[in-house]
Amino acid sequence: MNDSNDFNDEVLKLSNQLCFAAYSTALAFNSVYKPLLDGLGLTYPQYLAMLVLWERDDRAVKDIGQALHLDSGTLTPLLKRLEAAGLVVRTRSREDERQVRITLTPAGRALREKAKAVPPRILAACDLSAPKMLELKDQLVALRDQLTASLD
Amino acid sequence: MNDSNDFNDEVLKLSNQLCFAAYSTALAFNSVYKPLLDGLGLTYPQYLAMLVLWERDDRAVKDIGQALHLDSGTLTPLLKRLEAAGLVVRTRSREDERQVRITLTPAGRALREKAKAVPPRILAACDLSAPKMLELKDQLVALRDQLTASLD
DNA sequence: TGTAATTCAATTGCGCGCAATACAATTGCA
DNA sequence: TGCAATTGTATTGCGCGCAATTGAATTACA
Repeated sequence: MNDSNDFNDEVLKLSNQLCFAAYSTALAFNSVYKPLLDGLGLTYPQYLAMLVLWERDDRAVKDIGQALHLDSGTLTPLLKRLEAAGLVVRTRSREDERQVRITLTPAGRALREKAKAVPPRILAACDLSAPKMLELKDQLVALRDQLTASLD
Repeated sequence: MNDSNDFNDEVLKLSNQLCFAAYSTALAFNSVYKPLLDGLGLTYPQYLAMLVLWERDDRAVKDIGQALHLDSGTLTPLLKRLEAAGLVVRTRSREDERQVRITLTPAGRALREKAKAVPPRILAACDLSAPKMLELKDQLVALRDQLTASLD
């Protein structure tokens, strides 16, 4: 009886510990990215937005939001800052005036080259083999999607 | 040559993907915790602080910060909010007047019972076996510590 | 002992994240 | 066609996270 209660307690604690592990790992990643991204004049969420736009630009805010799991409350000011920095242009779509389409400026496109210095540094900081990284990434994505699905 | 370049590119992308996976999983966890913690009147970081204090209170701000990987810039206002909510008391230490010691109020201690409803819900939302959770947690903690160590 | 260095907490400023709300454009449907 | 429902973006407000700075208390050590 004591044994099974202890076991139960441990499992319950584990859920708190797993969440804290994800939380603190995300913060640690941010600490590693920060000095690298400072050189690009970007924050980490801004870097994520640029990664998405480098793949394909002329996207609606909503589209970027779906890629990054962020809403307009976060993205609108972020994209305005990228625009103020001269990296993107925000234009009301002619076909659907509700949409604002985001396109890269030449400076925004040019930043991609400078940004190539970032991933090797992150890779080194992780000190993980490629298979281990892939496995961990896949497990996290599966957990994230399961958590999101659990919200109904 | 193309093969090895492609492979290299994939590995470099992987570091971005692993970080994004950690980032988005942490946000997803927060979304799951939020409705549960609303019932306690706590945010997730406040819940973390209470977890630490329920284990042992009469702690310095610095001590809590080390447990949560947070600094005084984050904790001072957070702890003031917990104090305003009547859950903790902040007192300048008599032995070392630089320190502010945090103790639980009866209401803060009492909240622990209500908080017991949280972990089972998180456990259910994760939909993972205990061994899988433990493995993932350990991998994340190892990665987090490696990332922190890489900052020199 | 006296002074410099260190430690601890608080404060300021900025950029997220997100809920709630607002508003205009578009869509759906009676 | 007309009107309600939906969609896309923006805005406001709040609580982090963290860098940078301040100021007071303590420690180290010359």
